[in-house]
Amino acid sequence: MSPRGQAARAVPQPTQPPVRRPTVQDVAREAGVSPSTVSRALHTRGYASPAVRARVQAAAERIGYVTDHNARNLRSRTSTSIGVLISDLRNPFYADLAAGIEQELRSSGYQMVLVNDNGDPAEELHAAETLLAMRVPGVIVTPVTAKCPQVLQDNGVHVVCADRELGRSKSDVVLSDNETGARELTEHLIALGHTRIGLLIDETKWSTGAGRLAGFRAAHADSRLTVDENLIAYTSFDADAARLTTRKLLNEHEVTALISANNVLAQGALAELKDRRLKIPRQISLAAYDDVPWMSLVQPALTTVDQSTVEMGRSCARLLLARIRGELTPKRRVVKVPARLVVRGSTGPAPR
Amino acid sequence: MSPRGQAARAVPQPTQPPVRRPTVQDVAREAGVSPSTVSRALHTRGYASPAVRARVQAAAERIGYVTDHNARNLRSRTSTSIGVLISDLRNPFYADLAAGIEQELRSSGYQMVLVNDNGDPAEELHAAETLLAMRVPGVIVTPVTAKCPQVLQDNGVHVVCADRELGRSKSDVVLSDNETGARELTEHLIALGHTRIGLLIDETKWSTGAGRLAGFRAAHADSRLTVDENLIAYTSFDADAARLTTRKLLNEHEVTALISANNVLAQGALAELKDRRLKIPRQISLAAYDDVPWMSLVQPALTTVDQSTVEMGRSCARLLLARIRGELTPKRRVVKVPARLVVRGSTGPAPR
DNA sequence: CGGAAATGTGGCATCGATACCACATCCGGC
DNA sequence: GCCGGATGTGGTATCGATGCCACATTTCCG
Repeated sequence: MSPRGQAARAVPQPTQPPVRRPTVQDVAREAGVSPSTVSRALHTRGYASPAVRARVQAAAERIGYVTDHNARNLRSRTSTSIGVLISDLRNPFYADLAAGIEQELRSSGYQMVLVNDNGDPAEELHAAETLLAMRVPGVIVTPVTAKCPQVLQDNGVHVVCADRELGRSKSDVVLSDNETGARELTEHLIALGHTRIGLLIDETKWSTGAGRLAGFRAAHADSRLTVDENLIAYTSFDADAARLTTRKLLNEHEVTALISANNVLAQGALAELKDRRLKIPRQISLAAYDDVPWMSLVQPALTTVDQSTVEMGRSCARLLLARIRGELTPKRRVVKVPARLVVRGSTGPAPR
Repeated sequence: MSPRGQAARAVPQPTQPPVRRPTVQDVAREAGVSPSTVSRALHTRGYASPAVRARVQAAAERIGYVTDHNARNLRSRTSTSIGVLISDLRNPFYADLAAGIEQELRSSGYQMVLVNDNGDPAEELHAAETLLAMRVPGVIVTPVTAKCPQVLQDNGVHVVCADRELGRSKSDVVLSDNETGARELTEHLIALGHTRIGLLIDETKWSTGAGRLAGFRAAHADSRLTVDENLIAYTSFDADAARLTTRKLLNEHEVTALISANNVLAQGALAELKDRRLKIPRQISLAAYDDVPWMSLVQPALTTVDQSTVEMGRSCARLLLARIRGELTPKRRVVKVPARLVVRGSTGPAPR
């Protein structure tokens, strides 16, 4: 057992049937050229006459040659595997993000090494070390700790932070336009006559929560409404906790609308409203940031802000690859993915 | 552009700051031993005195040494990366499966290379080739084509098929106990007095659909009911199609209960029932195979069969690792993961 | 107390592809 | 007709860790 419950570092096992695979040498012999030429003809950009190139490719095909990435990576000191570190694959947000990333990587010939860090700093750091060991040229991470991007960058690995930013980092980052999204959502409710709007939120230290809160405030300010701080209900990132927090909020304060800051909290909020047999939206309106599929299946369907999560994932991958290819100036990039208000049945005019 | 829309095969890019990382040599110098000893002390099972081992580990720690997996893999002719080929990460079933696999792999010190093949045979095959290039010791796949497991095995890669089986394969396989699960679900409805039960299903060629259909039939047989073949509605793997098929089924036949064979079809079925303003379960009961989160959020919550998808993923990984470690007899393993009936509000007594 | 066995460590070749340089060949120009 | 320069190909060292064997040292037993 390793210390602190860390994952064991696996030692490669001797495989039983060592199946001999053809090498560059074999292709060279088959095509009647040298190994160097084979390498150039198949992969390296550059010098190989079309004739030779075709002959080599045919030969490779014929004998079933498959490049050995390990050898290639070792010699060329890089790799086409990209690390992706996310918090929870079972949350549709992260699943969509990963799906977008994978799609873009795959279509560019890269592979995705996916690690679920469960939002645990130790796991995250451990994963970073593994990715260093793999000599990946880049990593996309929804960071838990600033140390993780830090360690990676210190070792020359390009990093793109996705969805959130911790303090001032030095890495590229792709974010949902949280402030605009939350502002539009809040404005939508205000336009419906709501003035006492509850906000269920789990954190405001990272750019994500902070942005959404800022948008919430900005919408109020625009309409010359003052935000009642008591209506901002802080909870933890957990549906059950969100439910209890919602209960407390409704018990103690009068609200005509409720916004939940993400899809997980929305589950808790909805559960509580249903439990109280509140008519949505007649008695109370409900809206959520981060549209996920179930939100359009419930009745009434939820008004949400769609983060275009898959597109966000694609952006992350595109940005990272551009960085790896050296196509970008050294300056750090901040990409904002627009968020889109989706009005459905769960929001309506304020009662009375 | 490459032919047939195939993904480009990326060529490693020259990274700009080549950051020199410490090697075994450096650790050896620091610890005052030979490189061989460092290797043994850090990784290889075996011979290194506790004193030396400690000294080497301290030295490695001090200078920030991280093993180069590429070098290690090349020399030892294997790797700790495992390929995972699934159809659609955005479907919670596959996401859960991947999450279970990743968890188990990570805790054993392996990495997951995840590829989304979109159920496309060409993508699947291309992915298999990439994994061969990476020299992965094993792959977990929800197969689209028998050729994919075939190619991998021919090249000495261990394969575990997850969730389904294509004809008679030679690989290990982990399945949900589809027949038992579907039978229990059907029995549940029959016990409630339903005799005209519709089944919405997309395929019966693979073990998955075939098993569920068999369970459906078995439950009828046990109760001496004959299955009305008209009530078995074949559709395609798509929510909208399922909705139309449901519409057609309800238009043409009298049913008092409806079972959908998976979570995607359930969306379509539910949408159609809601559209018709049918009271669930008073006028019609609805149940689904494959419990996913939204099914307990809708009202009434859906009665389902929970496949324990995460556990299924873990099983796949455990089985594959055992195979890789050579802990298993050559005989092919078939693991059935029990399915669990979850009764919720969407099923009730048959009307009249 | 001698020699055989056990124990632990170092040396060297090697995994497979590629970077880099040398050089053969062909070309045109003065 | 000779030489400088393209152009394309081959040769060789190398990436970094480990497998394997040799061998120094210690331990144990007759």
